[in-house]
Amino acid sequence: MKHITIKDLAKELGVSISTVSRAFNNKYDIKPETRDLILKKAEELGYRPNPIARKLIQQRSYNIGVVVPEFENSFFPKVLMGVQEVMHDKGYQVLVMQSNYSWEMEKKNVETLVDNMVDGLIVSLTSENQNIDYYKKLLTQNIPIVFFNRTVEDIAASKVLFDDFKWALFATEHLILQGYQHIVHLSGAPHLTLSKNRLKGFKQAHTKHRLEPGKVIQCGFRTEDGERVAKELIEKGEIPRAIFAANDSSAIGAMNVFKQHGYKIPQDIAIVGFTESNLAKHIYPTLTSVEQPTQDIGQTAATLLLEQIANKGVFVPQTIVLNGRLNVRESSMNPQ
Amino acid sequence: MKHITIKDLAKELGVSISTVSRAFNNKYDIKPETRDLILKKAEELGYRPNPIARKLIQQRSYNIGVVVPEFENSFFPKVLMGVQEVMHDKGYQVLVMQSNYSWEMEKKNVETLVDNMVDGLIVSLTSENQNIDYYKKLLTQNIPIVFFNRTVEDIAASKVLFDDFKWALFATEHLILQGYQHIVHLSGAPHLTLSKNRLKGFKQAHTKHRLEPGKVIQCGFRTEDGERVAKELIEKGEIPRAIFAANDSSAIGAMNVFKQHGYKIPQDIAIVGFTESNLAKHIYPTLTSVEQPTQDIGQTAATLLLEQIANKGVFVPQTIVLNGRLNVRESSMNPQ
DNA sequence: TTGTAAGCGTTATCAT
DNA sequence: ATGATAACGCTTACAA
Repeated sequence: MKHITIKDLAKELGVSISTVSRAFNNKYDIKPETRDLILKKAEELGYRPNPIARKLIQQRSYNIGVVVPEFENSFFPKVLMGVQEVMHDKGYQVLVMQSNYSWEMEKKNVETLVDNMVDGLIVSLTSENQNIDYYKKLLTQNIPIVFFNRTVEDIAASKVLFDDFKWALFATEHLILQGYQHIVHLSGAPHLTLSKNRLKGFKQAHTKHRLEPGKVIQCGFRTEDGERVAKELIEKGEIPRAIFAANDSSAIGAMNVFKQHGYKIPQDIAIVGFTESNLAKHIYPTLTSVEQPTQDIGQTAATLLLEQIANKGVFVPQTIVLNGRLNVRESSMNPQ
Repeated sequence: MKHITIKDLAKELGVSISTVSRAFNNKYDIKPETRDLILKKAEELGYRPNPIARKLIQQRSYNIGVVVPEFENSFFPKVLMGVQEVMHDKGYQVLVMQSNYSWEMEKKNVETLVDNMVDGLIVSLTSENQNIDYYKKLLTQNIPIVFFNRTVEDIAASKVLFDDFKWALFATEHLILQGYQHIVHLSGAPHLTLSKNRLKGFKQAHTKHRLEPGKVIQCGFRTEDGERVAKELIEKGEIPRAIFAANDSSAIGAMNVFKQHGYKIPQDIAIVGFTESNLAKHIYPTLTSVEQPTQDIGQTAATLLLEQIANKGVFVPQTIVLNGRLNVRESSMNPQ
């Protein structure tokens, strides 16, 4: 059973294929009655214009691509919801690809999407990504791209960011104000802006409160990373009084290991995470964490991308910084 | 900056486009030297064959589509990993769309994917889905489809399933053997096979142990559903001694509400969930739950789909049933 | 208002 | 071993 084409429909109705085409893109003059007739018959025969052929000639697809490092943390799925909400409203379909923290896969994903003529891309870089030149080349080819959250500084594209510096400062300050000293920061992937900014905020909180610089441990974003670091600390006997982790996953990883080794949270070790995960309010003890406006990030990125698509060629890269919230929970309450 | 095409490359080298085409699909006779020359020049100029044009003429894309209801629970992301693993190995790209529990969106997603000539589909139905006829039509059009987990009985397609009956039986039996009686089942969306089977398993456990039929409450799969049902039970004063929920989300929703109202888990109410979520081992108390072989489900579905694509047209629908595990944790330990 | 025909970037068929 | 040329299904000047 072959797909029914514009030709079949035209023949069936005794009109030309251009007339059928016009009926489906009613910007051209066409007699309303013929159009209705054509659309009705199309419905009847189950004809839908082949988007592949359409893309080939129009060089656009009304599809946009989203590339994320992973779906495991609830952060990306939620952003995605925001993107879809805006895009579906405007008649776009959203194709999603995950790069599983591999730069090669990220590149392949982007290539697939570009080759398939998506009208634009929304990208969050994988931690491993060091190859910005690739994206720069893409930009010179006038392919609309919006980056969010995981990006790098010196690229002239639109970005949707979170004020990581400010909220890391707040989070650290919260620990300091609770009376904790000797706070350790488990930092994220070092080449990402967000990691740097969270680290800066951590440091700034110490400066502001005239404390000695806090200890920083290169950690990573995954639960395993947090587990690894916690084990190392226990082996060395360097048990921190408080921890500010670059994200919830690593915070939870560390927390679990400490708990398994008999340390009480927050009595022995206070912990604060970052990027509210689904887990934060359900684990024991509940985890204090910075909450990002996930859905809003997605919506904003989508809106920015749509603008960029509309103004094809001429556009000024914008950086939009969104606000968050510190959710204080049990893991950082000083019981003293 | 226009995309570079096969023509540009052919002209540049003074050969015909057919020769270039052959160089990229080396099934035809072509002199090795010319092929190498062409590939080298292509690399140099950054030429990649346009997959859109290729799809148009070949009517296939080396893309496969995956449609899932959501990404919020960790179940689907994990299945996805399994799918990608197999597909990338075979040179396929995986396009993912989420239908956000809306049947309209699910249909639109499938249409987009089909129109874009994916070579096959892996689908998990949304709870709301009642429209099986649509998929039946798709199957008569010889579009390879594999369903997993959320499917319906009477459709002649390949399926990757979990023995929900058996594991629901085990889970309920576990509660019974712990000495609980008057167990309540929070059931899932009623038209899905998996809901029916979990319900059957629940009932069978009672029959087997010669107990009165347990109470069944129509609930749903979301945290909110569990919360709603728990509130209703509290209002009516009908506090169950034990709960077997159709999935972890609803179990956790119910558990949280009961906890907020001062009930102790498992002392007052024991709870068992289904479909191991990330949360199960991190919440307090830790949740007893049936674990599904998520990654394996994805791999199996992918393998089945590849077979079906290879044997285009002639194939026998297979149903593969995978095994799981009951992870017993605090929420169901009878302290007596 | 409608039809004719060129062309989007490939692959496939037929020559040469 | 390579080159012309006709498809694939559609949009869009240009003609009628």
